[in-house]
Amino acid sequence: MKSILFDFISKYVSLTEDETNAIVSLDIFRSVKKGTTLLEAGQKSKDSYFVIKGCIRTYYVLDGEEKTTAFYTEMEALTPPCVISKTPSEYYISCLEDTILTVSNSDMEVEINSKFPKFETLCRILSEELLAKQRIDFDEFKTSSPEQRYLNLLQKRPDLIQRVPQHQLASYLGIKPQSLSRLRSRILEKGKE
Amino acid sequence: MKSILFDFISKYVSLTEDETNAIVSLDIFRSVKKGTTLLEAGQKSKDSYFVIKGCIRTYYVLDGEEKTTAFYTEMEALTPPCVISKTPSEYYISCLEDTILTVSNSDMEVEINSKFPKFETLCRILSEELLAKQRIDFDEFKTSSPEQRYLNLLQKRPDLIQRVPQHQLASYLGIKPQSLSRLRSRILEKGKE
DNA sequence: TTCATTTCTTAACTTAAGTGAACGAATTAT
DNA sequence: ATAATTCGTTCACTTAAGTTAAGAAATGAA
Repeated sequence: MKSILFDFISKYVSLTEDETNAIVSLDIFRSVKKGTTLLEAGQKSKDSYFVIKGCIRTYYVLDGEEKTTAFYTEMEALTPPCVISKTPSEYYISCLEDTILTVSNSDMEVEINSKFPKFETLCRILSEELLAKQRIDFDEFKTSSPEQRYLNLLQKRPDLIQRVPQHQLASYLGIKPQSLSRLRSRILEKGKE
Repeated sequence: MKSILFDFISKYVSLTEDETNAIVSLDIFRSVKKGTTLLEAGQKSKDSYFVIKGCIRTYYVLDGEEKTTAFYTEMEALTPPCVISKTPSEYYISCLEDTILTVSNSDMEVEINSKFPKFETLCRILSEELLAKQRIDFDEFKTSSPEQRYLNLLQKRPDLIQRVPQHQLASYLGIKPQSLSRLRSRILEKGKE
């Protein structure tokens, strides 16, 4: 199980035994039940997450309505904006499934970064890469219609459509659940002809 | 003029004289005319930009249509995704105004990062911060209507509405120029009542 | 197992964005 | 200075998303 984390890291930098042990000794692995809330809106937090197995989602509550903006699954990392800005969180994080993840806090990171420069390099590369990926996702979102976004998701993350409830998928696509339902039957109709 | 860059950097890390000189000696300052294309779709590039004065925009050409996805103005940094992924660029970058900026390439960065660990720290902090900011922008975009997005922009970046052509603003907001025009007059009508 | 709640779909209606076209205004090129 | 584009607005029409409501299906709790 821990090997998933180290396989992931090894794609970016190669760690010495000392460095690997330093990370293991931090004792960051957690197992959380479906439905668990990891972060509440209004709370302050210093915790970052890396999903080993399972799925977590981030959502806002606006006008009493849940707006899901992201899902994180196997091998995906999340540092909530509130950790960076040091202000109370604007959103919630909760577990969609029973999930195994790592939880690391920013104090820990400062310490290990100063001890092991290679770890700082890892963090830099990771956030640069995530920034570029997210930029492309944002651009695709802006330049396409809800229907195109859905078809795109079907291509790129078919697993999400299986494991995530429709109404959460809908707000992830920037529309209402009814619209997603309609859009799906529209696509089906087209496929028949 | 160079002080703008160092004022910016000093918000994140404090540089020694040696470190400052190392950056100055890279000779990264450029002055570019309005209309200049900095990067073409299909091209490979290793260049990152930091805007000192002026404005640059990124845009795609899809079905023969320009889709503007971002503007970078004073004190904003841009590393195109193609620099990270090492693949040909999906988009164009061009200057909306006469612009002064820095151009640094990734080979340079690798070198200076290994010489001055503090510089790597700067890069890490910057990309973590940008990642968080962009996440919030993306979330706001997803959870709001075109009209809300426009009003939001009016609050947060009123300068853009002045300096950027309407049709470029429109695709930045994810809509057509005609819709932006209509939406604006709708808002004006509401304001009268 | 049953009851309650949540989720998904469908439908009718409203609202707003997309489309194609026209026209004046502004900008750019010659 | 003049001609040629490009840009912004308006309009009529089309298409799709938002809204409200109702009912069926699935899920979870007692």
